[in-house]
Amino acid sequence: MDEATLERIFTVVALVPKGRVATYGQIAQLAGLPRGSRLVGRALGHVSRDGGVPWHRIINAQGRISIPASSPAFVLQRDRLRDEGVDVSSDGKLSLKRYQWVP
DNA sequence: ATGATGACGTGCG
DNA sequence: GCGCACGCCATCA
Repeated sequence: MDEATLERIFTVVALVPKGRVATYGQIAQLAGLPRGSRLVGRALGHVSRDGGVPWHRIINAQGRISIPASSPAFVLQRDRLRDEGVDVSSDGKLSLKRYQWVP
């Protein structure tokens, strides 16, 4: 995994506006990685600590938080989204229909 | 080198 | 809407 790729990923993630969300596949695509949805997840997970990157706005294509609900990171992401006005169910599900970012 | 694994996606039943 | 099987791609044991 080269730096340039990670760089593009974070750059795209940073473009997602507050109160909106984007899917891993969406980020991958905008970053020029057609089938790199997993890479995006990996990139975010590896960095996890904030570098000013709003990783909490990234969810899977099922409109669901992709972190096991048992994880503390899950709660963090859910709460942060709620703070931005996104209605997230306790199990981490939300309406892409209403919140997905449209470039 | 090989098979298992995971912050994913799509198609089907 | 849910669970499952498969396809994808980089790591890791």
